[in-house]
Amino acid sequence: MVTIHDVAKLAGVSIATVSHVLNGTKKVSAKTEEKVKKALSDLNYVPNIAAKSLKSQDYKSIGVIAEDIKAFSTPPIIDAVCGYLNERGYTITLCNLRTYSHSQYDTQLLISSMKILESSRARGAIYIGAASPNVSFIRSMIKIPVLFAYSSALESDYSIDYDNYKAARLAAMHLVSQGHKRIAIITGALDQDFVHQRIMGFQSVIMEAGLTLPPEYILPGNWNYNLAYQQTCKLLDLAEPPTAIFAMNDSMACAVIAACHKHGLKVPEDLSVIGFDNRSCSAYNTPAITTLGIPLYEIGIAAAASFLKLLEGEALPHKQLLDCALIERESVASPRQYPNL
Amino acid sequence: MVTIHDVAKLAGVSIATVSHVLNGTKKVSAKTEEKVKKALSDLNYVPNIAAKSLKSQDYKSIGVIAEDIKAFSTPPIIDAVCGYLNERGYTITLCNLRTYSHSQYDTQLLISSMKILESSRARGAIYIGAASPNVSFIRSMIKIPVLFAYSSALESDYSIDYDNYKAARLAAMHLVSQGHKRIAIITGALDQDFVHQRIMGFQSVIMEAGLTLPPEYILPGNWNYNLAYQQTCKLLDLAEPPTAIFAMNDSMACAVIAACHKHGLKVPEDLSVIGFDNRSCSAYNTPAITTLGIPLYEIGIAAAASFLKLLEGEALPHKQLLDCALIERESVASPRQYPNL
DNA sequence: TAAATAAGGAAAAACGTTTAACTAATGCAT
DNA sequence: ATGCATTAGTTAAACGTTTTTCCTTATTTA
Repeated sequence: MVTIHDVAKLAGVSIATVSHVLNGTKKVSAKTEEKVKKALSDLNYVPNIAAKSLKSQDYKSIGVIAEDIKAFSTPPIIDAVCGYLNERGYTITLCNLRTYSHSQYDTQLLISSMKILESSRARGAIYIGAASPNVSFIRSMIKIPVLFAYSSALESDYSIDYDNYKAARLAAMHLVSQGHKRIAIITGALDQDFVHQRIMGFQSVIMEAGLTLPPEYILPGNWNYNLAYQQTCKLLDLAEPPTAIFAMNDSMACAVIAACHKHGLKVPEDLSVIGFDNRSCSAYNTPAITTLGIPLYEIGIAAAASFLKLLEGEALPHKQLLDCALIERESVASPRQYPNL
Repeated sequence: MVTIHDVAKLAGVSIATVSHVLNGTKKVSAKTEEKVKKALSDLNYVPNIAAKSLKSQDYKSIGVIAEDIKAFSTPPIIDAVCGYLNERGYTITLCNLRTYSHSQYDTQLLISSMKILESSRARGAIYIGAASPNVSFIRSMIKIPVLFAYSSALESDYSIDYDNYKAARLAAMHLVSQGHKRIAIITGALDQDFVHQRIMGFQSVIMEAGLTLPPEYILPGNWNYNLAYQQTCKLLDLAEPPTAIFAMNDSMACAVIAACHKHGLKVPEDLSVIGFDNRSCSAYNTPAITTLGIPLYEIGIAAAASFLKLLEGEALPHKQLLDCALIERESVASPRQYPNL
């Protein structure tokens, strides 16, 4: 590897001078600068970041801890974070936790990720994932400055999340504006805080519209297709079935539609369905599913930008909430005038 | 930050001794080791990887260049690579190219990624992405040892890919084994080599079965839903429409099914559809789509393992091909006895 | 013209490790 | 007792930078 010494020798100057033209830390004459630059490019010099960091004690590295890189939501956030930070001279070190179950955390993996990040002297870490049931545990394991993206952390931490309450209101408003009066929900896993926020947001609109959300219209789901399918069947067998269903993610929305299909009901003519997440399956389903889009890229950018500010010591709101957007497709329509029971 | 000096002072030994107990590079007495270990944990010492790398000239860092981290195929590969390499003490530095169009490469981004990787003295890079039209260009830009995952590189490079030819054969065999005789293909973008391999593989089975694949049954697609929808309509309007369609990815398979639906055809009763990729949309569609699963995780593991061998100087086959698996769901059935024209 | 100032460049120390070379102490055979 | 291995530990140099301090030469000013 060619070092600053090689460059200095070829240019006939001292290494200090080379460093100065490299970093612009001191004025050098045009003539010398010329010589040095030529040597630099002739030798194809690449600075050694290890030596640089070691000396300057400024480790321009930031850790990204992905709770599960395979989750639909993680890649767009990483994309944004990576782009933003790379552009600003930071190197990003990736750790993936591969946490499949939300209740059981792989402690060992989190610890070893921390070790990696600490020893590479990462300035801090951006944690990407829902994290809900484990936030305080995770927090206690991470010893460097951390910012949570895509989850709402504790009061004392920094987090960038989307507004679940408002998003659910958007879903509800869309449905009631179409004239629906009997609307059911299939929820996500109830051990996650934001699921309750979604329920509350939804309910607030229902109440404002003078309608009610009876308990038998709120069916617990676990984010997965199969349970959602079963719950939909229950709903459809009710004496007074709903005319619209809000599924808290798109896979479950697909299941709702499949179940309707099975029951001989057409979507959206006989029943309206609205999903959440704007995953690809919602776009490609027949009918295409109306859903809520989470601003993932924006969350990533906000996380990266905020994190840099945090490192600069700038004051920052502890919690930032971004808005979701309703994505209208084909699975919502007005209810039939005289609903077939 | 606590350094090896602090530890040495607290333990009352020299820094060399601390280093030796840290790395097991020399025998130290049980008593001394005890003292040092106590100091280590009392002070919560974390080695400075920059200093370590600088001195030992062994930079245990490997770059991962993701062509597009948002592609469905990238995250599982990163997951595998990251896990395998982290376990073995390597730090992974991530760069994302965010290449949306396959024809136009963002040169600047690739260059700056290389800079990052070079200056962090990454031992090499694993490139994740299809890369097809740009392989040789990319190759010329990357100056460190590189291994291509999820694409077939040039002869002189190392690559881990899946066997497109065999995968397409699997699809074709499944269809002919169900009794289909008129089978059409909607292809991916034709500027990508592997698309042609898929066509050839498919054709080989058709021929072996004594059937033919007329040109009007091979419709060019571009991986996207809309064009696939249009092409399906063309196919369905043919005097002698196919009884089965092979779409080269799952989004297009969804489009095929939507188009059938529009034409009043039921899948799989009236027409069978087989996809490719095993994306989530194939599982959640109604009917669930039979498709080919790419061994993404395995590609990642193979890539990481091979890369480490490469660095060790071990001999390696230049091209490794992994097998896809047929995932049977609901979109394929035997053709009607007397096909309705 | 001499002195003061400015400008450009060099020398050297430091960052936190690893590791080769060295030293001191112990045990063993002669 | 003497010398020689062996063992346990220390010293110090080196890795490739940045940065402070210092030196030399040129330029300005009185």
